[in-house]
This record gives sequence, C-alpha cells and structure tokens, in this order.
Amino acid sequence: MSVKYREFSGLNLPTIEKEILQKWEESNAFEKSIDLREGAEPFVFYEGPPSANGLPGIHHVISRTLKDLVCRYKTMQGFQVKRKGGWDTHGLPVELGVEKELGITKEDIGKKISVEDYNQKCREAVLRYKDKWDEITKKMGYWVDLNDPYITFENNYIETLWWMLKRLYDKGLLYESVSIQPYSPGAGTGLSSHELNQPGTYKNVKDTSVVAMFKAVENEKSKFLFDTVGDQQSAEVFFLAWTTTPWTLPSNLGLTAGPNIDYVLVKTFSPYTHLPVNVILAKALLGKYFKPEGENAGFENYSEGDKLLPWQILAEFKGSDLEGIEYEQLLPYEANSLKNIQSIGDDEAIKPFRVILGDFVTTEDGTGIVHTSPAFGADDYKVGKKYNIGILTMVDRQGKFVDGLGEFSNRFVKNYKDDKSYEDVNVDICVKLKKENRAFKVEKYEHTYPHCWRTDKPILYYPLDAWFIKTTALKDRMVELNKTINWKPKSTGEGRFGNWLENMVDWNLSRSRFWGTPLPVWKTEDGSEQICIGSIEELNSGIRKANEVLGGNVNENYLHEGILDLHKPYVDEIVLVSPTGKPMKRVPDLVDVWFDSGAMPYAQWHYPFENKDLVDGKKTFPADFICEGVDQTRGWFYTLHALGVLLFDNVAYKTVVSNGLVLDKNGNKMSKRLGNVVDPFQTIDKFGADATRWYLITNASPWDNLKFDIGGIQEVQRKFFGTLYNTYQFFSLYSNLDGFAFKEVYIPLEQRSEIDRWILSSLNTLVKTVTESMDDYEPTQAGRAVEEFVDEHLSNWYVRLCRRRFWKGEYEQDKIAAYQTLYECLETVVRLIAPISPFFSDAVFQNLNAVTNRFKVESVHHANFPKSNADAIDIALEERMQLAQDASSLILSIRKKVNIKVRQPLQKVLIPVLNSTMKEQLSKVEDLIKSEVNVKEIEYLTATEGFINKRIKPNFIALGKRLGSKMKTVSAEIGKLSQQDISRFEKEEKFILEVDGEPLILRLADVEISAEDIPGWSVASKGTLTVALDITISNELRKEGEAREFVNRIQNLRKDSGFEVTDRININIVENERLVHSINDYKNYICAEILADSIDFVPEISDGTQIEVNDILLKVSVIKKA
RNA sequence: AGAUCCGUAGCUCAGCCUGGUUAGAGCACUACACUGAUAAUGUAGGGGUCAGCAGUUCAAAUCUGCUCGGGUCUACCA
Repeated sequence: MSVKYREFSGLNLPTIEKEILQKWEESNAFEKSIDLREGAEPFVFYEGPPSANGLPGIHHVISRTLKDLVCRYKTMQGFQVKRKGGWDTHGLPVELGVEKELGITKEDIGKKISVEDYNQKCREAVLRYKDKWDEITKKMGYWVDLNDPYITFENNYIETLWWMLKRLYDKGLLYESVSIQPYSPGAGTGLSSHELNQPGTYKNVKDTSVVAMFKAVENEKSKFLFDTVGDQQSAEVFFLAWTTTPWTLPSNLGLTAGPNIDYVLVKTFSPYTHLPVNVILAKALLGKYFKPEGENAGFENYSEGDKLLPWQILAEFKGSDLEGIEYEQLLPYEANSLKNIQSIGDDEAIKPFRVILGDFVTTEDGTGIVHTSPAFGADDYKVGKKYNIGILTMVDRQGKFVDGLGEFSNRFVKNYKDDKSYEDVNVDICVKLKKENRAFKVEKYEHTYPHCWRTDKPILYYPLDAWFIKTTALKDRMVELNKTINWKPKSTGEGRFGNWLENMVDWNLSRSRFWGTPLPVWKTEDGSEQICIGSIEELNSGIRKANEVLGGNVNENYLHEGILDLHKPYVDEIVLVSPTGKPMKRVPDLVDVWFDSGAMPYAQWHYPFENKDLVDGKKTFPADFICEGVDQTRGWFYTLHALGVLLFDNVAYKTVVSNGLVLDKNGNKMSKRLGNVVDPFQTIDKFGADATRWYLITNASPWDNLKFDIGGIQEVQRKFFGTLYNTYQFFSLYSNLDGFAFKEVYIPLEQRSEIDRWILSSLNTLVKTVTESMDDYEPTQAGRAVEEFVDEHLSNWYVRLCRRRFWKGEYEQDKIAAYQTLYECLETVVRLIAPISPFFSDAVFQNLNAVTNRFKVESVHHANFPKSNADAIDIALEERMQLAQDASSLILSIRKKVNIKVRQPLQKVLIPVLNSTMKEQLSKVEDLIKSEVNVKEIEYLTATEGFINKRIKPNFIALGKRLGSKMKTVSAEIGKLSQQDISRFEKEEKFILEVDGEPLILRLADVEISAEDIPGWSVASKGTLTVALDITISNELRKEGEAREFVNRIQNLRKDSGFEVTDRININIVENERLVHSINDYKNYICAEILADSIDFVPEISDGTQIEVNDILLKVSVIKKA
C-alpha cells in the first residue's frame, strides 16, 4: 500500500482552488465534462450575455453561481450541458461610455467625429473589460464556453436578427407608427427610458397650472345638462379640466372622463370674472374647489369681492353619460382649425372636441376630467386614437409654438434657450383664459417632472416616428405559454411577469442612436413603397440591382464585395430600388438592444443560415433553464419569451430562476457613489470561491435579496468547510496509518454497527433531500441540508463517538466497517456539494479517489451524482439516534449542573419509558449513550405510580378538530387530572371526562403524557424524554475515575513530548499513597490506553514532570522506548 | 401610482404553504468544561409584544384585510 491519502497542511481554500484550477486547465476538465456526456440527453442552458464594458460585481457572482451549479448538477445527473458564452455589445451604455471618454455629446457625432470612427470606438470599448470578466469567470469556477462565444455585433449575429425582423415584417407584426416618447428639445433628441432613469432627472418644480373651462355645446346629447340648468340668464355649461402644462392647450382635442366616476353639475360663479357659470367636475373633487359653507348660500347677494363662492349641485351622473358631448375649442387659431386637424390626419371622419372615456382617469388630482392632447401624452394618444379625435402638434422640435397660433406663435413653451428675458408663455395663456372666462382656477403647482440629464431642461412628451413589434397581437398566446414556464420563485412569473403580459403594449423597437443593429427597412422618399431585408445575400443582390436600375455611382463602393459590415454608416449608404424603379433609403432607426439579447437562442447559432437543425430539431431550443437577476423580468425574460412565441409559437425557456439583488450588509443597494461595492476579486482571493459561493447560496434563497456580509463568508469557511476539512483530515490520518484503501469487500449493512447504519441511513436521507431540492431549483435547501449533516451528524456525532474505533485495536472487521462508512460519507458528501463548491469538493474527491480508485474519472465533476439507496434508510433508526443524542445531552447537562466531569464514571441512569416502542428504541442505542456519557448502566422505569411524576396535556391537533369551541374547557379539565387519574388513564387506555354535564371519552391518542420528575433524583427533560442520574460516586467509581484522569494526563504528556501516536512508552511514578490503588487496580486498562509497557512506582525521579489528578499532585517520567 | 418580495433574538436566517399551547438554529456575548479531529468541540445562560392594527377561529408568527418600514421593477399622468 504505497499510496496514501493526501493530508492538507491547513485549510487554505484559495490555495487549494489555485491548484485545482491548474489541474482543470491542464486536463481540459470542463471540455471533458461535456465530451464524456456525448450522446446523452441534452440539458439546454442559455447564457444571458453580460456587457463587458463594465466591471463584474459581486451580483454577477451570485447569478453565475446559480447558473453554474445547475449546469454542474445536471451534468452529474447524466445530461450533456453545453454552455455557450456570449457578449452583449450594443446599446446606450456603450455609447454613453464612449461619449464620456471622448468628451462629446450625441450632437457631435457626424460632426466632430464621423459615425464610422465613433462606431469603431464603440466596437473597441465593448470588450474593454473582457480580461477582467474572463478572470472572474475562471476564479469563481464558472464553467462556460468562452472560446466560441456569440457576440452581438458580429455580422452573423445581426444577420439572424434581420432574418427575424423580416419574418415579423412578413407576418405583419412589424409596423411603423408614431409613439409618444420623452423628448428633449434642448438636445433635439428622444430619450430612452434608461436615460430618463438617470439619477437626478426627476426634479421638483413649480409649474403654472390651470383649471380650464371648456364650454359645452347644446344639442341632443347634452340636453340633459342644459335642461337642469333651465332658463337661467346665463345658461352656459362648462367642463372643468386641469393641466400643469398650459402649453398643451392649443393642441387640445378631447376631454377624457372616467366611465364609472360620479360627476356633478354645479351652479356657481367664476372666481375671476364673477359671472354666473355651471361647471362639471368629479363629485369626489368638489372639496378642492368649493367650501362646504358655500353650498346653496346667497346666490343673489354674491358680489365680486366675496371670498365665499356660493355653489349648488344641480345634477349628478356617471362619466359614461357624458360620452360624446361636444364642446367649443378652447383656443381656436388658424393652425389648429378643424380643417387642419382633418387634413393632418388625412381623414374627414376625425372628430375632435368631444368628451371621451378612459380608464386612466382618477379623482386624485384636478377635476376628474382630463384635458387630452394626443401628441403630448401616451395615455392621451392611446385614447385619442380609439376615438379618432386626431392629433395636433402645435409645438415644433425646438420646443416652440408653430406659426398660426396668434400671439403665441413662435414662443418657446419652456425656456429652452436660456433666454434671460424669457417670459413664460404658460402664464400668458392662463391670463388670456382668465380674461375670456375660460379659467376657473390658476395656481402654481409643485410636482416632480422629468428633465433631460444632459441639458437639465424639462422634457416634453412628443410624438416621434417609431417601428413597433405587434406583441399585443399574440398577447393571449404569450399569457397561455407563460403558464407552462416553471418560474422560481413562482410569484415573479404570476405576479410581476404575468401582470406585465396582461398590460402589454406593442414593443417600440426604434432607437435613434449609432451603435446597434440597424433596422433593415428601406423606403422610397414618399414612403409609398418599402422593403424589409432578411439576409446579407438579399441585401447584396439588392445593391447590384439598384445599381443596374438606377445607374450612375449608386452603391459603387459595395458592388465588388458586397456589404462587409452591417452597421452604420455603411448600411445607410446603401440605396435600394423599389419595384416601380424608385430609389429607397434605409430608415435611420436602430433596433432596441433587448431585441439583440432576446434573439440569442437563434442568433448565437446564426440560424437559419447555419445550424438549422439545432433550433428546428429542438436540440438547443427551448432552454431547459435560464437564470438572471429579477431586474431582467421585463428585459431579457420578456424579450426571449416574446420572440419565442411570436416567431416559433413556443416558450424560449422551460425553467427560469430570477435571483434577487445583492445589497450591502446594511441592506442598501451597492453603488459606487456610496462606496459600499464589494469587489468580487478581493473576496474570492481572500476567502476562496467555494466559501463565497457557498455563502451566497445558503445564506438566503436566491430570489430574496441578499445582505452581503464578509463575516458570513468567514463563518461558512470556518463552520462548514472547516468541519468538513477536519473530518477528512481525521479520516486520512488514521487510514494512512492502517492502510485503508477500500480494498476489502464492502461490508453489508446488517453486519455493521448501529451507528454505522445510522450515519449511512442519514446519508441516504440527505442524498434524497438534496436531489429533490436541486431538482426543484432550491439549492439553498440543498446546501443547508448538507451543512446540517456534516456538522451535526457526521462530525459532532459519528466521528466523535467513533474516534476510538479508528485509533484503537487491530485492523479487523469493525475498524474496516468504520473506515468504509466514513469513507462513503465523505465520498458522497463531496459529490453532493460539487455543484455548489466545485473546488474543495474536487480536491477531496481526488484525494480519496487517488487511493481507492473507486471512480474511473479524473474529477468529481465527471462523476455521477449520488443516488439515494432506499434500503439503507431506516427511519426508526434515525429516530432512536435522535433519542440517544437527546438523552446524552440531558445527562451531560445534569453532570454539568452537579459538577461531575465526564471522565468520572457514574453508575446508573434512570429513564422512564412511556411505552414499549420507546423502550425498544432506547435499548438499541443504550451502549452509545453509556459510552458517550460514561455511565455503567441504564435502567428503564415503566409507569410506577408514585415514583415518577407525570404531566398530561391535551393533544390539541387531535382534539381541536373534534371539540372545536369546547377545547378550552376540556383543556382545563385535563390539566386538573391527578397522578392517579393519569395512571388509570394509561392502564385503561381511555378516560371519561365530564364536560358541561356530558361525558367525553378520551383515548390515549387525545393526550400527551410525559414524565416530569423523579422525586429524589437529579433529572432533566426535553419533550417526553426524561432522564435521572445517579450521582453517587462509590469508591470503585472514584478509582476508575482517577485512572481515567491519569490516562488523560499521560496522553497530554505524550502529545506535548511530540511522540508519535504509535510510540510505546515506559512510565515511572514517584510513590504516591493516594493514587497507588487506583493505578494498580486499573493498570491493564491504563497501559492499553497510553501504549505503556510498564508502570512502576519508584522512590524518586530526577527529571520527571509534575502532574495533577483530581487535585492530587504526583511526579512522573515518561520514557519513549527506542 | 401599480406590481412584487421582505420585516421573527444584537447579526444572518428556519418555522408560515397544511393554524395547535415553552417560537428554533448558527454567529456574537457570558460562564464552565473538554483537549490523540485542536485555526476545533461540549454544556449552560442571558437575549423575542414574531413590524403594527383589526378580523376569522376554541386556538394566529402561521389564514384574511389594512397600515407602516425597506428593496426591486414598471409608470409618471391631466
């Protein structure tokens, strides 16, 4: 037996990991883990591509740990798990980073720097931190294939995107429309939601707000209003509508009411003109404009100076009653005439200036009637479209009013030019309305409003042309298929994602940026003809055709080789030709980067131009599993799902795990600003990837937010890895001495001792638990179960109780059984934890396997996951071991209380047994208890009246159901039972209780009886288990105790002297009256324990050591035999 | 504003789905013990209005509703 188990010199996870990493690299362990499963059933995993233009953070480590552990687990379960990596390379963050670096703004692109150069910069920037990413990937033990990653800016990738876009186009799911988007007149550009969410964009501002009065037209529809008003002098009826942006009023086309909101018609006076008026507003908002004491008061006596406005409700009705009522245009000018409105929309059916209905109306602010200008609000636009009230954009892209608006023409709606003499046009509009009896209330209103992060000016919501994917067309199918997806946690799928699907709007694909996938749509100048390109080949033939048809130098740079780069500016230089022979230019839009990532299932394989079968043959589609942060719910999870359903009528993933955020230890979000960002490199270097991974996984469920605390990693390192390490060290120490290499036949379970069968039973139960948890994507449960096993069962019970078996005696059956058992536990545990902590598990596995060669693999990651052996599981055994642990713990606590150390043997323990099962269970573990607590015998007490005091209490679960409300009375009655009653109850197994004059028959199952006390003994109890300890120390016991103390002291001396465990010794003791009997009586025992060949009492020792045994001092010398 | 997750010991978390009468564990703290696993370990102790309020129930940490606090996502609107 030349090969020995390698013994670690100390637990240093980072060092072990470096070593393992090197081995993995040398042996291509990752590639092999896939190759070894060639032909096996695939388990499909998609890597959500990170963007390498930022540094990896600790939050990347958690989601990658989750991905990695699932993939490793599935591999060990026999699946082939290919893991193609990828890089997300397009998009705004990249562009902003480059702009910052170059010190330019969007406007400079094409001026100070050409689009070509700019995009080149972006291309260089996207993989700026690739090295850092590769490093963290390696160090954290994330196995992913980065040799052949998909990169979203590559032509092949973009070509697949084009193919997809064309398919959508052909299906009629890609269309152009206006959408109302945040727009910065100062910067002259639309803003993405990302830009709008920059810190500090939402500012508290005071705006001039106005409640405007829209005069209702009297006709058949509005008759019921005017009837109520009667023939007052001024029979005018006004709708009140509030706005904080008076500049939108010239563009007003409708008034939106809530169909179920209660409205009232109120007779009152205008606070400004003091003319009698009748106004309509939501009933719930009356209090905002009218004082209670003004109701029905003094209309006749009202005069201009009066503070109190008299008012009276004339009628009450629902919003739905108002639908269709017309009103006079508030600010009519040339530019916003009905004729113009209809000609803008090219539709004579457009009918503005009506009351329409919308669900978005609330009664929290304003009047409950919303002034609606479809150009300047998304809700307005939507409802306006539904009612076909047209659209007016009376503000140009610079942020000023257009011509034809009288005195307001060409005035900026906000001070976009930093004009010192700027006068707020909103105020002037309000003044005009006041004068014309069209304003009911004008005031400054404070609210938050988004500002452009670049110009610091308030943004406008502005209609811009954009391309959309008609996701709403397949909404039902998306909802339906979502129900088949296994969401972890479930609530995210049903709640956050489900709601999102229910409220889906069409996907706005357009981005007016530079670095991204160009939308492959070309249009003729008049827009009458357009074409969507679906491949490079199609584009190249279009290039040639256009040159042939249009002649001249059209596309001359692209005739020879075709297009080489599918980005701007090149694609924009291409002119195509329409069927009717007109030139077509590309629409300038880029595609939302989320389309890039949502397309990765297909684009990563350049589908359908290559690898067609991978997708069509369902070999790599859909994914069995994906995992990202919960913030991806409406990002990647959505786009994957949308494209999967839209294009393939299939889910894109079967299981999705959305992990929570990583917060700092105080629960704050990590941010550079706060300086609380955890550097994953430092953490891993210091504590090791395994401890970090284990901590991240076991500390909280993946979907809960994690409060990241370095202290927690230290704890994991010490508690879990330290314990496992110690257990392994213990094993290797002794098996190296004994030469155990698992060469002997596997000893059948029935021939092993109780404790061996117990730990193996627990082990198999553990395997079952872990497998179930992992299958259910609950790694936290799995990890915690292993922790408990290693700590509580394996280390603190099995090894502690079995230590002697390893170091004492010959290498025979029982010892071999112990080795086999402990070995099996270690070998199984490391395979169980391999997915979570890939390094340490592999180190231990390889150390074990190097000696025994039980697995014909190089790495734990090539081994199979353990399978639970149901035959090895013995629930009764596990229960009685628990009983033994509890009993021991109780006895030790008594020893502690009366201050008798464990080395002092005691004679007897009494344990009252409540039934025969309990006695049977206890007697099977009797020896364990006795040796653990150093007691000679255990006596079982059966119900002997007077000796044991018993306690009885109702079994609430059983009785509660039966008794219901009588429970309280019965509970009290049971509590009153005497010791005699309880005995009789136990003997007869039933008891009749008088409750409210009625007999109630109780069975034993209806109550819980426990032993409480044994008068005259030292007792302790836990649950139904009670123990009593005989604490008298006889002379014989005292001597044995002293012998044991003596052994202990000598063992310490051996250790201090640096003797080997196997060295034999001779001992001389200076004669000592008080201990001579103890030592002589137990000489054989002592010699056996301390490996002594002789113990002699001598008159004097020259250079001995002073030791102490139970306060007795004596001098000894220990001599190692040569 | 809506959706969702979370709130249990000083800290990190179990328990909640399926309600049952002394609410657990680890860490930390205190004291004692142990010392052929020792960068360990055992025993004991203090420490809780289970965020708050209300409801359902014989019985609520557990079920329901509301409120408060924290996080995230979406939206930001007259």
